[in-house]
Amino acid sequence: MDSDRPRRPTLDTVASAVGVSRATVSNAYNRPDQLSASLRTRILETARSLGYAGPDPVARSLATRRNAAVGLMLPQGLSVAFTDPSLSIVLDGLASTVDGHDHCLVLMPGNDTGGPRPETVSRAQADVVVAYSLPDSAPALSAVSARGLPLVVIDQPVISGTARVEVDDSGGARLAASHLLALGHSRFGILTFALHPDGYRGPVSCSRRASIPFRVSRDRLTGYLDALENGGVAAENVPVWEASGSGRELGREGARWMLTRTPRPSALLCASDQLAFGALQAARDLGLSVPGDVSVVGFDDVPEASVSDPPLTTVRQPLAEKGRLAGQLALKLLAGARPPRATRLDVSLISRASCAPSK
Amino acid sequence: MDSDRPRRPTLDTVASAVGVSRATVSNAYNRPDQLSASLRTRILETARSLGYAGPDPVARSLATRRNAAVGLMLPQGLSVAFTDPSLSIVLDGLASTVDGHDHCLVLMPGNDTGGPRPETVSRAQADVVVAYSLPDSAPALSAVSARGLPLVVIDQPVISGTARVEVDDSGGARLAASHLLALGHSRFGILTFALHPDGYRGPVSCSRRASIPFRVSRDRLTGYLDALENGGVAAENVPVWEASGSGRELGREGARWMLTRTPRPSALLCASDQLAFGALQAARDLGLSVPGDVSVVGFDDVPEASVSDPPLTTVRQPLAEKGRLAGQLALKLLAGARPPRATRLDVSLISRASCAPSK
DNA sequence: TTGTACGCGTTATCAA
DNA sequence: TTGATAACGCGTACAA
Repeated sequence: MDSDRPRRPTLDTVASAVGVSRATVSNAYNRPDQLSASLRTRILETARSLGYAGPDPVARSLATRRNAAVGLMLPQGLSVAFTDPSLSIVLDGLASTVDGHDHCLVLMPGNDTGGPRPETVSRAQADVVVAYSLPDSAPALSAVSARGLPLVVIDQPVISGTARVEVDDSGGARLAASHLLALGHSRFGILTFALHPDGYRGPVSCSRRASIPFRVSRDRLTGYLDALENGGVAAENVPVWEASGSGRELGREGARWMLTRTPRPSALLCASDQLAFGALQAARDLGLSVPGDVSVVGFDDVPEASVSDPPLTTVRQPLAEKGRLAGQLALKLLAGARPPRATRLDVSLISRASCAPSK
Repeated sequence: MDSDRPRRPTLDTVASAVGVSRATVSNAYNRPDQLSASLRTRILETARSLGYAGPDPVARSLATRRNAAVGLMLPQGLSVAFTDPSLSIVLDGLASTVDGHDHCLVLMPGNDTGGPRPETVSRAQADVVVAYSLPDSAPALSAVSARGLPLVVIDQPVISGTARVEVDDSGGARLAASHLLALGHSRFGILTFALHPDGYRGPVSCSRRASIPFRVSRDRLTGYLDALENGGVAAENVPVWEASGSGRELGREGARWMLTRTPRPSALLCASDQLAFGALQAARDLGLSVPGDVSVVGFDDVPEASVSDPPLTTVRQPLAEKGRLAGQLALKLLAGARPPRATRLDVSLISRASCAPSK
């Protein structure tokens, strides 16, 4: 018999040490009013002396079916959450809403398929899950619904039975493109972040434009091209560069390609401010002036957009609000509410110094 | 009997539907090699048709004693993680190390006591916990060790049995103060973030300086004052403003107070770059020139420090490295290693344009 | 206060 | 090989 190895103490250990039942020890921790103060003290002291740290969280979750945690599914690795400025703002909004409810936030890393692996989802301990901009029909999404967890999606198409927060991305893109058209531009370039979750960076072929799984990329690209078509610019003549993410360096790389083409575009439509900042850098690298030689429009309106050189004309979307709303929805679902109708947030064009009339 | 309510299917449900034992169904999910392919297929199909989403994560964790999650204890609400630039960089480093190991990151919110509540900790489902700059002897820390979870501390004093990453904060502070002394300054002001986790903002009394629970604040403040004393400046004559956090607005507020005193300090020592940026703003507000009228030194060297107006002289600490190291330690502890010796990271002074010789 | 059924799997060990 | 048996993990909650 090796029953003398030092096993972790459990409720039972404490119960038999004190000479009461397991239920009473449980009550000592969870319902102080169910037993006398003196017994409770005796129990807690015995527990301490035995090195018992209180009810095991996992066992407790198993019994209560609650985890006191909000899950968040990311489209990429964990670090995007802390790296991408616009995502951080959304998450700040989400976090400040969830804060004060004593819930943890469980970040679920995505991988190169554009979201967490289904296995990651099935292991994650959360009571409600928020999905941020995953590709349509990501396996992670079905994994959540298979588990029957309430789901809030941000920047995704309608998924039945889930709450949803969305922004008018195609409207925003049209705003940006129309602005440039109104300034007389006719040679455009489009810089977008990932259309497909395969890590590709480079010029976008027609076939690649066909079925784009990321709703945001799809809507922005479509919005740009629609507006340009309406303005008399044939979509097939507009070069599109796909960056694998939304980083500044990626934008710089794409813009360099764009700005060294012949003919050189006089206006760059960028799907995010980060890409646009990279484009500003690329222009500097090439000795081009913005907006003298090329106009640049971003998307998001992160704080830096107002202080960049030059300040960036961009499409403002209410990032913090988006996160707050998602947080509120998550809390509602947590409380058992049915998913309400989707809220659509508005966007607007913020005109700054990075655009000028075409010469 | 109300046994006809639709309970969620479990392993047993599937097992009896297929006519095998629970163990076999479990094997179908976890050890495909333990049963024939055909039986496995049959099991998985039955499971699907019953709406069974696979083994319950909580029950599985209970049985395996593993959660596939890394916990992170924050000194404040969840949103600091996405809001504070220097913290975000640390977390990026941490996250990129943990990424690829299929672990979730569980963010545990702190409250106004300077860390997560012990209850939050005892409920959190994680296999290892990282603590970021909590006050000494925070209840959350004992809660972790009570649970017997491996712990990595960042920016904290020695805690026996835990792995640790630290930076030479007092050395960095001395560097900053010596630099200003060397420039001939003699009237100083110190701007620090929270010394105590009570939300106080304002001038710091002597008693408040006595026992400071935040190691980082304590070491930086001590470092500043030590160096000043060595330079012949009496510590008791140096005004200290405590901001409740590290935000820019908080720095602006403190610097305004500092710069409207008589005599006005000619040099401001700021415990973070964010506070320093606020100080730059306060100087602008008051029509003072930096470094003409007042010199400002920060701490951290976040990216913005090199592009602020004026570029900020600051103490560089390896933020990303700090996070990466913490991540590596967490992974090691996860693998069962003993906590290695603490690693101490070096700091250096980055001299930019925000300091000038005293007139 | 307590007895006890229940929550849901995992993983030896054993038998065919 | 293939699959089954049964002990174990640790609490919660309700009826008595």
